[in-house]
Amino acid sequence: MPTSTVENYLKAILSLSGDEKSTQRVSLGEIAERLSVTPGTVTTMMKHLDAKGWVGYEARRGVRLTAKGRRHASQVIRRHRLIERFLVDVVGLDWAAVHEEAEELEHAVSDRLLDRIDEMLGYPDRDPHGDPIPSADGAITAQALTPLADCPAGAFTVVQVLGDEPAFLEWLEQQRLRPGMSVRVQSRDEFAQTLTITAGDNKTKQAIGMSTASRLLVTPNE
Amino acid sequence: MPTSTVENYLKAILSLSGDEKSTQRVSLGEIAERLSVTPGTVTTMMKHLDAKGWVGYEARRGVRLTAKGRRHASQVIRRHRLIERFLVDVVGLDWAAVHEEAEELEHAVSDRLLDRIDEMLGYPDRDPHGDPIPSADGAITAQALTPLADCPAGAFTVVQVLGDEPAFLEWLEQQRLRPGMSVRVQSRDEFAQTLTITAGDNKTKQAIGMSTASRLLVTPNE
DNA sequence: CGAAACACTTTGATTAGTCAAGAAAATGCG
DNA sequence: CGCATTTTCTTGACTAATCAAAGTGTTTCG
Repeated sequence: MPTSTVENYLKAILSLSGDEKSTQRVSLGEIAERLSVTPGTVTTMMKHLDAKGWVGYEARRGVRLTAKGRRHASQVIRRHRLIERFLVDVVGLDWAAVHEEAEELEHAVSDRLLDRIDEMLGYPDRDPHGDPIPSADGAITAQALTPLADCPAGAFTVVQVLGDEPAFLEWLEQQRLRPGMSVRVQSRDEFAQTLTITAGDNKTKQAIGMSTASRLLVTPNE
Repeated sequence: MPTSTVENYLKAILSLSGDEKSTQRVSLGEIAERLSVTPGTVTTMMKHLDAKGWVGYEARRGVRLTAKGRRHASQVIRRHRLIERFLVDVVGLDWAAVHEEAEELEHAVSDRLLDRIDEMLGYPDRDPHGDPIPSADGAITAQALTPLADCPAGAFTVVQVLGDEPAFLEWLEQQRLRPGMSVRVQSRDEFAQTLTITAGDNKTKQAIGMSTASRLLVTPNE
């Protein structure tokens, strides 16, 4: 049984190696940055994870998850996302505040409880931010989405939001850009690097910057 | 912020010092026994808790909780019991299995989430085993209950059950002796040390031993 | 090429929690 | 009362996780 510290390292490595597919090497510096620990701490931990068979580590060349490590990391992410979904749908907490809570709970919930939660929720496939929930065996099946920033004029539905800073999420909520809401691209201005949109049932147009628009992943309506 | 290990020590000390009232001294041996650690470990920890102001420790004379320690221990018990109530009432887990789960979760749930849970449940004052839930300020208000073993013939309602071994709880469930169910004492046999009762809506009489009957706390009906 | 900059590793130390085993009180039995 | 048993305490050692600071290998670029 890995400790919750180890689980956090695995999770960080998975998300830094491009989430799904690739057995991409991850540099220790990135891990240190992500977890706010010193590089030396990461070196020590990577040797340990290597010895335990969670990752493959080559000095000064980074780490990559082993199959075992990847599987376990996916489980942790599954827990995290199901818990977020539960806290929003069942408990009624604010979706912007739920990330931190799940960060703790993901290490404390038993498999029995997790299965029950999954069942109560009707086996959802995305969390409240639209991130896909890995299946029990660790596989992630997610349809391809387009950043709003790359979309032509037309009607779309927000599926996923990148980032979990509460303030940003609150703002999205206010703008009616939560996952599940629809958004219409009125026009694009390549020079100003903005999009003009109407969101949800709003009539009033608003401009959003390309960098923000690239954090909203959508599918075309119909 | 105490660690979860410290919280477990505080909880153990509170429950060993006679739960409410008394500033009774607790011997380190009892604590070691309760937590399945060696006496030496407890000694070390008690010095630490004393230094932090959670308990008063006198060598070879045991410890007693300070006001601060007692308050904090009550909070932890509050968490534990509210979580149990939540897991049974909202999530639908089996009341016999819920203790262990809560044992982990009590250290991971934020105050915000706990308040929300309390609200969802309608501010309950007992957990699924009938143990009183301390209020947010740590006070425990519980009416006096009588062990079934001390009751004359008549009708009663089970309020609280002493013990948390799943097998015992399953058995109670089966016998319809869960908290909230009513039970009728038909007769007592002092020599055999048994009671003859009918439980819940059952018609058939059954005998239970005094020692078991003393683990069922009841109030008279009406 | 070689020196500086950067990224990573090593070393030595710290804190929290724990155990095993031996020492010292306290208790209890004859 | 006095020795044996039990209980409690002390000591030394270990694991997990971490940091600071010094050291080493790589890359880059003037």
